[in-house]
Amino acid sequence: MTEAVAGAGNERPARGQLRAALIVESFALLSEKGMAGFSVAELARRLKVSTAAPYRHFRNREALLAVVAAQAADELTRTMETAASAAGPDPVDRLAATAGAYVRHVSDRGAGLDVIFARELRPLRDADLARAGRGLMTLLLDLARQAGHRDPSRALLLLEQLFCLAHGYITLDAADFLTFSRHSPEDVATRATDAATALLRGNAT
Amino acid sequence: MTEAVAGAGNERPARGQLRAALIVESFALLSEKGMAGFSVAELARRLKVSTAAPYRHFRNREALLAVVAAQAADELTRTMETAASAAGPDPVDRLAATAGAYVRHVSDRGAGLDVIFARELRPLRDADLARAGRGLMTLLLDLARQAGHRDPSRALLLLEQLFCLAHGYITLDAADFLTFSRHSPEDVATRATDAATALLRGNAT
DNA sequence: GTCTATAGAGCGATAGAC
DNA sequence: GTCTATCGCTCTATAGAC
Repeated sequence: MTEAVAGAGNERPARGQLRAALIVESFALLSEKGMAGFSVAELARRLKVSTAAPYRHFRNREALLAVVAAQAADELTRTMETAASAAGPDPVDRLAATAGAYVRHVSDRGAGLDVIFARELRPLRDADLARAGRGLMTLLLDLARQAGHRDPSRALLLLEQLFCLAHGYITLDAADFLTFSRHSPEDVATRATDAATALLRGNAT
Repeated sequence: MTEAVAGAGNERPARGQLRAALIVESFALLSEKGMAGFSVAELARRLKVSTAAPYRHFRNREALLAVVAAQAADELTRTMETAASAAGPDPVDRLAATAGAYVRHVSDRGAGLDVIFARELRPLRDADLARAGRGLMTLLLDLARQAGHRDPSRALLLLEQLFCLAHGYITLDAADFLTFSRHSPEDVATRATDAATALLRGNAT
């Protein structure tokens, strides 16, 4: 259904659909080039519109990225909720599954914590992005609490460990560091989940 | 002694010293802007030479970065050797200290595994960079072996976990994600070391 | 709402003077 | 070995036509 907006082969979007198409295609571009390599001009080229067209819908590059980041946070929250539910009743399994789901989701969609909490989007003080970011953190803190970390600052430290681990897998995979033993994106997610499980086990004792 | 080459306040380097000064200053620039934000023009500006001058010493941007990356790998190897020695006889402590030293070193120097094994430097097939990268991996595999992981492919997986964790701390710290509880760079290194210890503990059982 | 055209900036890299 | 000057490219963003 996203194809109805953006087109599988990047057909030019129907009139009035450019705003939505820009957001859809932004994820693909982020996934390929990362945040630093993201450009509005490239985005316009892919959608076969002029470089001026995007600026009818977003004040500037940052405003577009803020909308994308907010949507990324919402998506991520839903994906992790689902993964936690599917992982069964053990709260440690649920947390580990969340970390694995993070890796899978970000390697797929290209926008993770680095985009959602990006330094360069902070000055915007975008209300929707702030809301989405808080929603994500709330879910994570809740999962950590259920895993027995009732002290919030302890829970935060555990989450920090867990998501530094998961994010490291994404970053070093993108940098081709994991090429040694890498077979598929799914493979990386599996290894990240295993690592998360070990990390949680080590914190329990 | 590096100041003798680059100058504390970025004085223009003495004639014949530009090549060395370019390498020194590259670390500072990488540390501030990261690999994507690194530019030869900016480097020249900081050293108060023309934008053409660096190209007398390096064929292009990538050739310069390859030399920097090779030196970064050598430095990192030495730093980690030292940290492992200082950590005492327990091989698990030694590995954890290595991860912490990685975080400390990279947050200081700006060039970690992402630079050393960067995708964009791979096509160069630079012999010195390859040597330095192998040296780094050899040290790490050796430390993993001493920690009881005699199967090389098992050892590789453990190292992968450990350095994805450490690198995640660097990346998310750079993205300002750790701002919540962050006090100093040293603080981040300490937390990374704690996380590494937990991860190793979880792998032991 | 989209286009063409353009201003203005930064970068990589080269030519030729000194 | 360093300079000035310049080319060609990409990017962000705006003005004005349609």
